[in-house]
Amino acid sequence: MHDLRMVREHIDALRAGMRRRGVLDALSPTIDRAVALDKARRETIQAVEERKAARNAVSQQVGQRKRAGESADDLQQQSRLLGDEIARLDRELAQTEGELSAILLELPNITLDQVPAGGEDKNAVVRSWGAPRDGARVQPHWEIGAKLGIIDFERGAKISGSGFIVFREMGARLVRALMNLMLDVHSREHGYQETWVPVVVNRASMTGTAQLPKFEEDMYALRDEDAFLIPTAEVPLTNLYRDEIIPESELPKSFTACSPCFRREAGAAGKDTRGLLRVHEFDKVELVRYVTPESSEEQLELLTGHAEQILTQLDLPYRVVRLASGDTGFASAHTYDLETFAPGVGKWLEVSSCSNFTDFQARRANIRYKPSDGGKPRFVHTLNGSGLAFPRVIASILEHHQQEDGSVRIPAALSTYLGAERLG
RNA sequence: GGACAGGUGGCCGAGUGGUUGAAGGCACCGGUCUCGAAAACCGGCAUACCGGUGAACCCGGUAUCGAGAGUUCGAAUCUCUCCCUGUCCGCCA
Repeated sequence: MHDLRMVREHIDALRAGMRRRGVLDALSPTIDRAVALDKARRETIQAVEERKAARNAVSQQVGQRKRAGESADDLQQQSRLLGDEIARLDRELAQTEGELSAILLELPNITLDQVPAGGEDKNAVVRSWGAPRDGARVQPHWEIGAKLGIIDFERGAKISGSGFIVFREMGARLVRALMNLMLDVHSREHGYQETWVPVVVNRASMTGTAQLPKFEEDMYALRDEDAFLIPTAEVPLTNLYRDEIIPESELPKSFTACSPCFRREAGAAGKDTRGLLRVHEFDKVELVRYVTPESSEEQLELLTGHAEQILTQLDLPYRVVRLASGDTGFASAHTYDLETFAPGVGKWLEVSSCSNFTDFQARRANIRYKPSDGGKPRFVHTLNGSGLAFPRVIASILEHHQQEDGSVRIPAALSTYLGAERLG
């Protein structure tokens, strides 16, 4: 969410930001409307506060008269009339503010200068590690997974629906091993506080991290309560400090959690649906950091490095992609995607998305810090990234580490946790 | 799920219709005192929004005592709904 001052004083910067995302044409009337609403809001506030001041003064006189044992009927009548006007203006104000805040909640964050302008084709690989292998003789992960008896797509679909996966035997153990490896690395080596969070969250939390109101159709909602299944542990971890003020001495604050993630993928029907590439429920280890505004960009580099570390340990080739403005998520100001190569399907798979949200989420969720110099509380910057998402990592392991005989080599860092050096 | 009891400023805690934005205490900041510290004493100490020339300081106003709605000339104080916390009972992995 943007500061209302952005609308009032830096409207050109706001427009420029929307233009760089390629959404200005669609949002221009909305922005104009916001400017008008802001003006109307201030006028109404002045009108209503003027009357409230008058009523307060009259009421005080009523009190004085009554204590003196005098009648105050005339004053009471005057106050009643003011009250009617106040009620009318208050309703008007509530409507204006409601519409204005709805607009503010639907405007995406402005990307930072280092983010290339343009669409997906302007995404830029900033570095890479390892070499993608030739996939000519590599079976796709859904074939090898079925042969090894570790992934059961059919029964997942039967018990839940398409896009829900049952892992069996060593597949199930693999999930558990990945969870333990990632949580151990991030908590012990990278200093994140290990956390276990609810996967059901309320509307305020979903709004705080900006899944709502714009993306409600992508969320699984509960039927009997105004609550949702999380699409990522980012939601509970970032809302941990919603409506709180953190002492600067505690920053940066960092958290990691493993959780299931639920995504309806409403707009992605038929895209990458094969195998493990796009599923409705998956597990993921998430990283979240609360940092000072001055440090958020260097903190993004740090966090991205932490996620990369897992790919290195899994011995999977990867590349780091800086997303162009048009491809950057709604709430993010700067995003690196981590992609690992899956030779069986011949594609780079996004296994992590590391973002600097600047103060966009902090403003929505009202997360501030108290500066050590005694200054007024300021909004923190929030960051998060996957470290990593399991299904695509599993796909990549099954394909990239696949041997000629159809067995799969398990990299050393993982075999300790899995208790096996190969599958099959 | 049922029955009680509660939710007041950073914390504790007064306050049941009218100078209460809110007593008192703690914490914190500044000062006096001291070689220094502690103690004592003096003073200060909420936030947001609107306006006063779109900075700072300052001034005026409005709002905020879990949230929302209502009664009233006037609500922290009365009524209703909801949320949360505690205790006991029931149920349950």
